[in-house]
Formats: sequence, C-alpha cells, structure tokens
Amino acid sequence: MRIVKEAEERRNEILDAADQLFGQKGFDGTSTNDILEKVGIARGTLYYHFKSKEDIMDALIERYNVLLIGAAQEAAADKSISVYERIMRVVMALNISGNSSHEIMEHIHKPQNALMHQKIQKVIIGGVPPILADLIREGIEQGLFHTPFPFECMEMVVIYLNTIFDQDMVDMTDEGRLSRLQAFAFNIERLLGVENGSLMEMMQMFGSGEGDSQV
Amino acid sequence: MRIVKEAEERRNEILDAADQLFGQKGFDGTSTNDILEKVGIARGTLYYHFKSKEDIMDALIERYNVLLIGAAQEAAADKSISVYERIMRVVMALNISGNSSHEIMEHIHKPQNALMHQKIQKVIIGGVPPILADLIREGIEQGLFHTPFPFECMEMVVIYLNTIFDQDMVDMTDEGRLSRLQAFAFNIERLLGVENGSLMEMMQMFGSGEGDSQV
DNA sequence: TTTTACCGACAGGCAGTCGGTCTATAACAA
DNA sequence: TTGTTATAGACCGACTGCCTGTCGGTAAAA
Repeated sequence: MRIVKEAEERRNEILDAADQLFGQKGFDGTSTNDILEKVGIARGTLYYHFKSKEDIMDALIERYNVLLIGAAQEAAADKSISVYERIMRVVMALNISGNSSHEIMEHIHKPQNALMHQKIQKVIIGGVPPILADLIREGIEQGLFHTPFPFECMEMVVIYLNTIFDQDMVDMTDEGRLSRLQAFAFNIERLLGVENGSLMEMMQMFGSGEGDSQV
Repeated sequence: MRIVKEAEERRNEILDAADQLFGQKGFDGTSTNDILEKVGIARGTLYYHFKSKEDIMDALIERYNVLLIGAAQEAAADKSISVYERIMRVVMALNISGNSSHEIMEHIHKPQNALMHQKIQKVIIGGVPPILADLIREGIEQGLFHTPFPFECMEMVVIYLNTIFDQDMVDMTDEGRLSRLQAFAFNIERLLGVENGSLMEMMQMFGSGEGDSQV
C-alpha cells in the first residue's frame, strides 16, 4: 500500500518520530528501522527525504534552535517591560521543557545524546549571550549594572547554567540546589557590578520558576 | 603466528592503538577492525581484554583522568610556592597538550568525539574546582581574595575555560583572543573580590603560557 | 508525459560471540 | 635432574545478526 504525501509533511512526520525515538533510546540506540516502522514508510522513502541519519538529527536541532532563539529574541524585544524581567524571560525561554509541544530538553541531557547535546549547546552559547548582552547594555544605561564586559559576563553565565543544570543538579538535594542558586546569584551580582542582594530579590520576585530552569 | 603477552601489556597496546586511532578518526569513525590490525591481534583477543568498544574508551579516559587530576593535585600541594603561582600551575596542568607523551587534548575537542569529550569534561568539572577552591581559601586567609563562595567561583571559571577554549577560541584572531582574555581576567577579579588589575599582572608574570591553555 | 514521492531487495560493514587452540608454568613422577 | 602431564591464561577467526545507505524500478499526481 502506497501513501503519497507532500514532501514537507512527510519530513515532519519523520522528524516527529525521530524526536520521540531519540528521546527514548538516544541517537545511537535508535535505528533507522525504528523510525521507518514508527512512521510507516519504507527505507527508500526515508533516504528520499534525508540524506543520512545524522541529517535527521541536524534537521531536528535546526527546528529546535529556531524555536529557542526565536523565543529568546522575542522575550528580549518586548520593550514594554523592565530590563530585569526581560532578562528573566530570556533565561526562562531556554527552558522549553515546560512547553507542551516539545520535551526535547528532557532527553537532550543524557550521555546517549552526546553529539546532539554538543550541537545544541553550540547554538545556545553562540546565540543567547549576544541577546542577553544587549539587555545588560540597556541596563547599564539605566544605571542598573556596571561592567565593561557585558557580553563576556553573559557568556560566562549562559555557559555555566547550561553546564551545571546538566550534570550536577540532577542528583542534588533541594537544599544543595538552593545554596548553589544563592552562590550563583551572588556571583552574578559581582560580575554585573550591582549591590549585594538586589539580584536575589529580583529572582524571588519571579517565584521559584528558576529552580527548575534547565538550559 | 600466535604471540602471547601478559594481559596488562596487551591491554596497554590496545589502548595506545585506540588512543591514536580515536584521535585521527574519532570514536565512531574507528572500527574495532582498525584497532585489531594496528595492534596485530585477532578479534577474540580484543574482546578477551575489553568487554566492548566503549569499554576501551572508558579505560582510555580513566588513564587520562588519573594523569590529569594527579598533575593538578600535585601542583596544588606544593606549599613552597605562592598561592598565585600554584593556581596558575593547576590551570596549566589541565593543558597536557604541551606534554610530550599525550596529545589527547588535540583530538578530544572535535565533534567526532562528543561522548569522550563529555565524559572527560565531567571529570574535570567534578575534580578540578575542589582543588582550586582549596587554594582560593588559602588565599582568602592570606587576604588575597574575598569571596564567600570559593567553590562556586572556581566551578564557574573551570566550566567557562573548559567550554570556551573548545569552541570559540579555535577560529579567533589573536586580538580577539587577547581581548577575551582581558575580559576573563577582569571577571575573575570581580568574582574573587580583588582589586582591579592585580590578576592581569599575575597572568603576565607567567608569560603568554595562558593564551594557548586548552582545557 | 514528466515529475514527485515512494518502495524494498540488496550490498557492505559493523560489534560482539563462541567453541576451540596454543603455550607457559606448575606439579608431579621417574 | 629430567621427563611428563595438568591447568589456566592468552589467543584465534569464523560466524551471527544488525545497521546504514544505495539503486533500479514503480505508482500517482500534475
């Protein structure tokens, strides 16, 4: 039985299936046969739409990156709200795990998907710090922050968050998480040259939404 | 022709071969047959000494980690020299690429070896910050630094270095590298609560050895 | 009739297994 | 001391099953 669909529709079916399977079993643990069966197509069809298995992963990452960076930019662009809140929203945009449509984040952070993780990290590290740096510069003009290196500060913050929420946080007690968060806030305050405690206040303003922000 | 050797000798032969091959072609790009041929043994022999291909990688990483953390601890323990210099030496210990025996670092930082990279990073992030944090505490007692969170500061520094020297530095101009280094030094100064410029001086004391420190 | 999407048999290569073989050493007998 | 046998550790290579990617051909749509 042969079912014909538009190329883009098929492509997305394949990507959706791969998304789920990679999440469950990892990239290496998922065979192209798994994807074939899940979508209900033949081998040739898969390779008609994608040139290799890795090509599927790249497309998946691309789809995800557009979402991620787009959300971050959108959050940063909304000039109707304060710089503080925009920063928080950008950071929270990195955590789409709460989002209904995609649970990529859940499974990205496991050793099975090392390559996928690395590729996404590259985009985050390349894309997010510039957005945050612009916000920091705006904050500097308003006298909120004081640093000659807004970009490098944000780069450090993003990299740290991105790494730390990966490995350590997973197997940590709540108290451990909290004290680490306090230390983190303190360090950011120093980096941004703001007086002690003002950032901690800000973070509490937005509730505990931060505790589980996974980048 | 059958050549019999002691188990550990064979194991090391296999590891040496795998080390080179993984470096040249990456983990995925290297087949067990490649290793077999290079060592000059049969399939069964390989699986007599290692239970899987990944097991070989793990042994390789273990061998490397012992070296790395050992060197870092040794550098930190030498109480005859100043805290400043010991810190520098620990950081430089992470850069064994200059070392004659091992060039692992060169090839670890490429996408082919994502999993290997991730595993080593985990050890570095787990092992190095505690060592540095102790040094910072010593420095605090001497009035050199001022921070309530020495561990978290060092964690941030190590993670940042480890990540940044990976991806970005590779395709950067010398000027770009320098300005990034200045920003980095400035940020560390803020984290450690020392007055502006003292760290930069320290780094220059030890020459340009830092510019190419790859973690 | 041409283009687009699809099919499935096939080739080549891969990791890991398994029954069997060799050899160094030890233990024992002459 | 010398010769013999037993044993365990090291080694071998054919084989299995799976996996990715290819290719000639086919059906449906335009």
